[in-house]
Amino acid sequence: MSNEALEAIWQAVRKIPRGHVATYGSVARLAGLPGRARLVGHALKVAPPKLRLPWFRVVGAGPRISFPKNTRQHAEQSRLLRSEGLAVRSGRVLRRSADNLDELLWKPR
DNA sequence: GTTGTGACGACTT
DNA sequence: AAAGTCGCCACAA
Repeated sequence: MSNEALEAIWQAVRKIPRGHVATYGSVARLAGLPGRARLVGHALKVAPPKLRLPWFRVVGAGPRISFPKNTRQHAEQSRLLRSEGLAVRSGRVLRRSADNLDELLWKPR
């Protein structure tokens, strides 16, 4: 895997606004790597902590938290998302109404 | 080279 | 709703 791909992904994650979330797939597309959602997961896993990436704003399609329930990371991600005002219930990031999804899910252009 | 395992996702049972 | 299946691919063994 090229280092550019990893950095493109880290850069994309850095752009997710507070109070919003993006899916692995959308981050991959934004990084110019369509269809490579799994690589995004890998990129976050190996990201230097020094970068301080808002990793918790990246969720699975759903939008759901990708960590298994009852894991430390799942709880941690829920906590961080809630700290930014998002509602999380049983691993799902809630939206208030149909049109609220656009506010919730960050849309790159 | 092959296999199994993922911080995935779209689709089909 | 929940569980499979398959496509995607990086990585370790």
